[in-house]
Amino acid sequence: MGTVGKAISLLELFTVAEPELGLTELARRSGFDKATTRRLLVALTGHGFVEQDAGTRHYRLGAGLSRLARIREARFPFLQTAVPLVRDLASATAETVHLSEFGTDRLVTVHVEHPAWANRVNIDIGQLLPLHSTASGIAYLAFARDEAVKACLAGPLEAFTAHTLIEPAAIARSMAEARERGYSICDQGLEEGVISVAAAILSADGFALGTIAVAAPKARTAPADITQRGLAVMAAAREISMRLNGDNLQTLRRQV
Amino acid sequence: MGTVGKAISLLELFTVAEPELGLTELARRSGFDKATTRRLLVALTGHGFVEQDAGTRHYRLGAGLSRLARIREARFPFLQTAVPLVRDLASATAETVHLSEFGTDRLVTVHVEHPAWANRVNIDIGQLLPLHSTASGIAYLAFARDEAVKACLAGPLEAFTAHTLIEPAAIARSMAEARERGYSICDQGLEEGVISVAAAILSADGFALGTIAVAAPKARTAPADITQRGLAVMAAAREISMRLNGDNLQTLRRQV
DNA sequence: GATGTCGGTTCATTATTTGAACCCTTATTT
DNA sequence: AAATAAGGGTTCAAATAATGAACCGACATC
Repeated sequence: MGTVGKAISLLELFTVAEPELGLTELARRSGFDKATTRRLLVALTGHGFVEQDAGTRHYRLGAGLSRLARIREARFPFLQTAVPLVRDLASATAETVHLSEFGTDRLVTVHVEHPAWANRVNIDIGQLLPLHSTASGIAYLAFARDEAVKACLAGPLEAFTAHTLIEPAAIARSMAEARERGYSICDQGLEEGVISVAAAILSADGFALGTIAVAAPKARTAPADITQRGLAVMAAAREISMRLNGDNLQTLRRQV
Repeated sequence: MGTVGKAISLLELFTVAEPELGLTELARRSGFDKATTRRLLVALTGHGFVEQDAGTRHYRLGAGLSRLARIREARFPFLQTAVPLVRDLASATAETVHLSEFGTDRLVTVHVEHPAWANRVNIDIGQLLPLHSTASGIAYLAFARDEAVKACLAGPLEAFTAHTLIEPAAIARSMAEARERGYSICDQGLEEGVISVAAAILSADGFALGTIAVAAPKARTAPADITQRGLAVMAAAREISMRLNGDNLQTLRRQV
């Protein structure tokens, strides 16, 4: 791995659950030497990608990242556009609704609305979702470029639960159904007891750029609920796509 | 400069005005060799910090940045907290209101609300503000750590207009007035014809972490307007600080 | 069909990164 | 109160990765 990759993988050690980490901890988790880790942190700090707490000397992600993310947002107003619709969908369904954007090889959770239920599906901002074992992933693949689909199906497909589909053919079938239906369904593919529906958000070229999904405990989900949530998530995804692309969205229907 | 710094300075070439750049252009602006530029871009792309447009082959900032920025936001909910109050202030004053966060050695503009006027002060998200020649900068310095103040006054102080204060003593006086008054005033320090007021947003330790400011054309600004905007911006900053710190804000008054 | 531009690649040279060992400070333990 | 452990930070010869001039192919322009 190049130096740049190492620096970035340091940044990727920070999570919502652990937003501040010490030097030794970062070195341990990254597998880099302490001296290397520190040199990278100093470089990152110098550009505002990392900040150091004056008191604890621990490190955390810096304001420079917010700056760049905002510049990106100005070009791709994905969040601004989508968040209000995510909120609407959350109050309509009274379940967890999450919004994801594709990055590198997985979906990145960029916004979440949780319901008031104590028993709910909990998802963190920044959480990464595999493509083959989530409703969002299937919805994404259903409208992804061929290369992305191939890359996903060619890679090793982890079985997170007994229900996870790991045969390429089964996944392709799931994708085809999602395309036909307009939304994907994933029954406990990533975690036991969780059932989700999702729909793809399309960019102007007709390919998916992200997804919106409703995740709920299976215990309180009847078949009728799935249909209802599916139609709602599909409508929300369509509305977001429209707003992003100025209503001139090409509906894309590709063969498998 | 280390490789990491080079990679980051590539990212910093992207702006709201030019969110997509080609390889040759990036090489030219960064001053790096084309091969080097490309190697850095490939490394950045591999981690989602940069994306390449499939059609034009131009590069732009990637979703990985949004992910990390959101993780940071979860710890420091600066934007979420402040944006509603920025909006309120914008409609109350009918002038440009901008929110900044400190990063490295300058203030980073993280949110802006523009009024409907054709003649208005225009500020872009991501724009960097010098400390010594802006209302925001003075407001920040008035409540910054001594080291930050020293570092600022020690560095070279650029005179952007004939009105820019560049003597450390004059800047210190300006800071002291801002501390006393509760808000800073900057009369054409960065650009002719623009007058701004700003107030610092404080973190729990009593030091500034960012600022909120109102910027307006001097032509339609009477002395009474300055006072009115100043009081409004001060109230907004105080409210944001309170919300960020759970109402237990220590009011800090330091001597110069 | 000659010329310029742009994205991308190669490989010998060169400069940066690496990491074991070290120091310093701050708890915690004995 | 001394001993021990653990974390942050530093050093410098050895190892490794970055560099850039030259090059290729594709496309557009003249």
